[in-house]
Amino acid sequence: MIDDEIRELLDKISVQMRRNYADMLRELNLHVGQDQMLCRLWREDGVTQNQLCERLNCEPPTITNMLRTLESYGLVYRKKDDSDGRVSRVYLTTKGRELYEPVELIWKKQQEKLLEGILPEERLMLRRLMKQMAENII
Amino acid sequence: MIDDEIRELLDKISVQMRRNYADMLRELNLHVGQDQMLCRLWREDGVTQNQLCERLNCEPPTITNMLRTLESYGLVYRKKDDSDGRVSRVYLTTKGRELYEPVELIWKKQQEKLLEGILPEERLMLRRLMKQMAENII
DNA sequence: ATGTTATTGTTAGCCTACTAACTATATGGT
DNA sequence: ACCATATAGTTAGTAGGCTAACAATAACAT
Repeated sequence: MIDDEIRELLDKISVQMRRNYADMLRELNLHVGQDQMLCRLWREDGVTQNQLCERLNCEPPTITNMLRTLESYGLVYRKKDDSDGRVSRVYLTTKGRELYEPVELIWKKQQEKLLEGILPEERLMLRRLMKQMAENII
Repeated sequence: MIDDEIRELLDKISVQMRRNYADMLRELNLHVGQDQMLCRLWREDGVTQNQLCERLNCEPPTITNMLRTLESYGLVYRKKDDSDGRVSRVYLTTKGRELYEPVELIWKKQQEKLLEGILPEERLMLRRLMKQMAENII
């Protein structure tokens, strides 16, 4: 069945993408997932952990643990909010900010590789169908 | 850029698919990834751990650990090969074999959800493009 | 026959990611 | 003012996935 194949291909691509990212990010001393976290922070700094949960679509303990690691790497720091003692806001250090370009290079490399031999009009179609799938599975 | 968007969508879909699988598999007391391992074994039993590495595209320690867990669940057992003392072969138990149908149901549900509103001819196109991407990133 | 090399799998340690149970702070009702 | 409830993060414990270092067996060369 075509549908089975599409799901299996998606699984396969996910696994392989993850492996490729892992290999490339290792040279920057990063793990897969951490790049996504940094990406959110490059877009917007000083955000709460709760907001990071929503935007990265993962659970609070994942955020806590990942931030502890990134903090120990010196890429990030946390500061208690002044008006609400429960929330802590997350900021990038200079070192964290400097990782933007090398990580973006990795993403660019991966997407070039991914889309090799796929024509511009096919890419448009692909984006449309993938947007649909992304909405479907939420 | 379209290319960025496609990569990002793929990342997003991967993460969400994983979450969905996790939620559904939990009801069978399985974790994401274990279903892939079982899938391989449903297709072919008595295979070596090395072969599982290749087919699941992951590293030996991952196999060792996952098999230990699945063994503790009583879904799988290992037996030393007669002719080669280094290799151990992996077999399904009855309990492990019985999980095939419920897991397949989960996959079917997920792929239906995934492809909702996508026309048959679009699915054909999608499969073709995804095959291409899968080959590209190996 | 013996020592070197290759292959198979394991162990230790790191990381993301999850649930369940918890702490600490805010808020809202009476 | 006080107590119940909601919200934000943390801790403990489980599991997949990885690398690096290791043990055990097999194969090969001399």
